[in-house]
Amino acid sequence: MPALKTTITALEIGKAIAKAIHEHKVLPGTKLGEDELSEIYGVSRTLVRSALQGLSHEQLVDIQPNRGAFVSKPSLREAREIFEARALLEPRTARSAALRMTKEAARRLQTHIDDEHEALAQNDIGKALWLSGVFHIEISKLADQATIGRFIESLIARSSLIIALYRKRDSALCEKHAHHALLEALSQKDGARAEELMQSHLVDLVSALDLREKVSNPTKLKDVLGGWGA
Amino acid sequence: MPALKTTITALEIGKAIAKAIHEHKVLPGTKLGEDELSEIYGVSRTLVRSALQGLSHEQLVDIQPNRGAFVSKPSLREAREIFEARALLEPRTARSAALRMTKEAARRLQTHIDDEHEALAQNDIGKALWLSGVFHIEISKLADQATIGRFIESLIARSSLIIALYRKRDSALCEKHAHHALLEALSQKDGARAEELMQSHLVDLVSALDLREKVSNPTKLKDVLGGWGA
DNA sequence: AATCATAAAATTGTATACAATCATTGTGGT
DNA sequence: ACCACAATGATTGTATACAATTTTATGATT
Repeated sequence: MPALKTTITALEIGKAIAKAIHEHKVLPGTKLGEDELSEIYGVSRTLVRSALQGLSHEQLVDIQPNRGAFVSKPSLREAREIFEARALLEPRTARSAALRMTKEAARRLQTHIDDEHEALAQNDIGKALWLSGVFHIEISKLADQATIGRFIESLIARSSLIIALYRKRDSALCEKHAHHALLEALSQKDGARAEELMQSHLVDLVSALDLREKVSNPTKLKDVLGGWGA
Repeated sequence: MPALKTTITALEIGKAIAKAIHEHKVLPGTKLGEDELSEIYGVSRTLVRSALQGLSHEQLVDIQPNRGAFVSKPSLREAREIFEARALLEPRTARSAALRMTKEAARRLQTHIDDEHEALAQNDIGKALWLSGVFHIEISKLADQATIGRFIESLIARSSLIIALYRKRDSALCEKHAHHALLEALSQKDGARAEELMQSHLVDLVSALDLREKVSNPTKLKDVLGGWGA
């Protein structure tokens, strides 16, 4: 049998938290208290702090001095920047991926799509969202460009924060067909088409978001909550 | 008078180390001992470790479990990837920068160029290399795309490692004119030309490197060093 | 002399202790 | 009722202590 793991590393803690964020189990703005986390993972605050600092570096959490770590809340401009960056990197990466496609990779991606559909069928939005991200990351891994792949990975993680904050209500997360079509193009090693599909897929993703400037920021809570008893 | 700083943060320690790496004051492979650094900066190992972990995240240092932190030695493939990534990101970023160019920015960039030339005149290669990197980073900052800017910043930092490892002997670091021409295109808000110039500038940079595969890896040192006394 | 085993020293990994800072609540004054 | 301010509690920041691991040194054996 596999050796029983007895220790947990800071990196693993970070991954666990990152996944929870990605799945919308913890929402932007949530405080990630050190004591709380060290309790959960059964380690001292030392490792927790290390993990949080790592996540902070990826801008998934925002560490405010003497105040603590909070799940990041990307601003509108950050949101736009992130999807612009994805638009710059991912289509080209999909093209490269197509050229290096293998039967085995196709099977792996198909599995991801199936899992994603199943998660959606079970209404497990969080899991579907995470799997959707993993699908994109797998493609970037295929492109055999670890450096850009890491960038993309970080952008996708932050994208889940953006979706949590700015998704238009009643907008589909992801058209069912998009990933399927992408996989098809990849399998046929049709780089140009994969690039195109990825580009339009990203456009679709953005169109499911509301990235317009907020009309006003109600400084007074009263304005919003006034007349509660009328 | 300016308040005297009495404390130093992990981030500042990291920046200081990063600059030393960028300037080739410490070369790839150098061990960065925790005690040594905590001595230097007058802090406990806690902060030093935090700084090193940050640098590790940027892949400037390589933390080997139970062995310590070493200045990274990017492999040939990493080296190629990094410059491919730069070729993908920087030209477009230069184009955006051109559109947002201001007189004030032009002056700042000119100062950088002057400083760089002065450093070269004084044969301070390290400083020139650092300034050259800062020049690229400044341009990316102008593009008003913080996300991509951070990527570029990280790529440039790693580029200095690559230059340390793979520079062809007697190759110029940077043609004197390249940055000047770039600045001119930017000042004229000529985005297309800036993009072109940046692209060819990066090609020139790569051509000053020897990124060919090493012919063989002599597993036995004896094979190479045998017969020394014959 | 070279090799291996063992012991000592040095270094990293983790937990804990203490200091500094922030948030909250409570108190008194206006 | 409202604001200022002080005390308290909770949380983060840093340093130190101890455990685990690696590296170096030592010495016996072939």
